Amino acid sequence: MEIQSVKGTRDFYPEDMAKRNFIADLWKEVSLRNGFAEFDGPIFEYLAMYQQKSGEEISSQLFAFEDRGGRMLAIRPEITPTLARMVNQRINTLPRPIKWFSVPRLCRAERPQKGRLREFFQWNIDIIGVDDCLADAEVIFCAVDYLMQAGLTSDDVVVRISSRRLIAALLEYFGIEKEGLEKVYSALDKKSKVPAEVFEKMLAEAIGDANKRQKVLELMSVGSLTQLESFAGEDKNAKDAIEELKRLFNYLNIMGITEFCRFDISIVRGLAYYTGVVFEIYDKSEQLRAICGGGRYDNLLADFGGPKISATGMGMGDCVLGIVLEERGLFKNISEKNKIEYFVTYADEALKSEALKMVASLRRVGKRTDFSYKGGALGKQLKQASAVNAAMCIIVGDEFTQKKQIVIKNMGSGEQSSVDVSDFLGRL
RNA sequence: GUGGGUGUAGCUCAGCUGGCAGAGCACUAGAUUGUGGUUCUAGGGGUCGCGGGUUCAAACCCCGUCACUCACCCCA
Repeated sequence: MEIQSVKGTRDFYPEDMAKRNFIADLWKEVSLRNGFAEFDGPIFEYLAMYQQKSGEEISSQLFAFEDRGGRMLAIRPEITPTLARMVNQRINTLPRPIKWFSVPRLCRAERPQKGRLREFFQWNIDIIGVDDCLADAEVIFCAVDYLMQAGLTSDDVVVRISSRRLIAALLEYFGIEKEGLEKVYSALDKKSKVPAEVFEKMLAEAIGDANKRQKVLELMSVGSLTQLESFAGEDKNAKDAIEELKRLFNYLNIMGITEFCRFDISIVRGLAYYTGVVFEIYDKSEQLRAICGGGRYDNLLADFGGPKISATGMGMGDCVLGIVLEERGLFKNISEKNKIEYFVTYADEALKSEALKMVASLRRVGKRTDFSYKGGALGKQLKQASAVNAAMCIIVGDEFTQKKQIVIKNMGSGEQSSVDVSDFLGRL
């Protein structure tokens, strides 16, 4: 039986690898220019680290295994716990704010579908130790900075922003019981994904009282921050949360990315550990799941046994992003980047050694250089040069024997000229 | 966990009412021993996912099974 690749994994042939690198190289470049430092951790950790935070549901989606020493381990499904562990270990010596990024390879044993695989890469950036929502603004800016750099515009993507703190305060203000909150959250999360009737039905199951339900329905139709204030009344928690969002949007405006950003009260982001501002970035076609998601999680370090220090961050996977970039035709110039600069050919077998010397010289000064093993007719060698998409060809032939010259041929334009070998090597 | 779709050459897919296994692209070689991409010619490459059944005869019909894929659930 032929061995095939495992479900939900990908093989990266050179042309696929070029796309993957296009995505990941840009992640790194944008992280660095936004002031983030790279870190990484092990690809597997103790299983318990992922279980303590999440429970059965999530551990069933882990690739877990036992090592020879009987330790229960798991391949990392996310890097945030590792980040928390690493930061906690050095919390007293790290200068703040801590701005770190990583591009980990992650595995989750979920059922694969469009934009979701079992093995993928995810860009993570986190800012630890800043309470101000300026940090949240910077995380959003960084994500948008990347998408713009990749060639996407506000016509292509939208950042939907809300606040867990705001929702929690308003629901409490409306008098909705704490026990029912989870159900309300998951109904809100569905709002933009299901028909209005279905949404209202879900809400009815979550909230018994018709008056309260009506208030929530009205709340969900709010499209701007200013409309919100009438709902908050004199409730201090709600007013504070609105104030924070206003400041966030002000920062986003100052940073010049307002056109990408929209307040959207239906964004609640799973139910995990978010405590404040939350956001998701979507492709405007609305056909795909989120490109990116993030928000504030102020209990993160404490949850992993550290001090209570605030944190905010986001994650962007390569699957949905790759689909978007492909659809928009934004994988540009990727075949140019690593292509052969010089392909050295020889017109006569007797000149093979001279050609090889030339190859070695070019490689030693850092030029991407190749040649034909088989040699043979010059035409064959040039054909091979075309096949590997070489930019220039060097022909070692009679000119070399007679005048110590080589022919340099531009494979794009077809133009060629003879130069002295010593001049050519001297210019490199 | 639930439901749909698809499995035929390396890739994308045709294949009629059951009758010799096909095309395009890609690959290799030649036309072409000092000039590539285009073109032309030739060639290699198949357990028709797998197992069983019906039939003189199955890629095709029936039963089972596996894989992949899309959607739901979930989504750190």
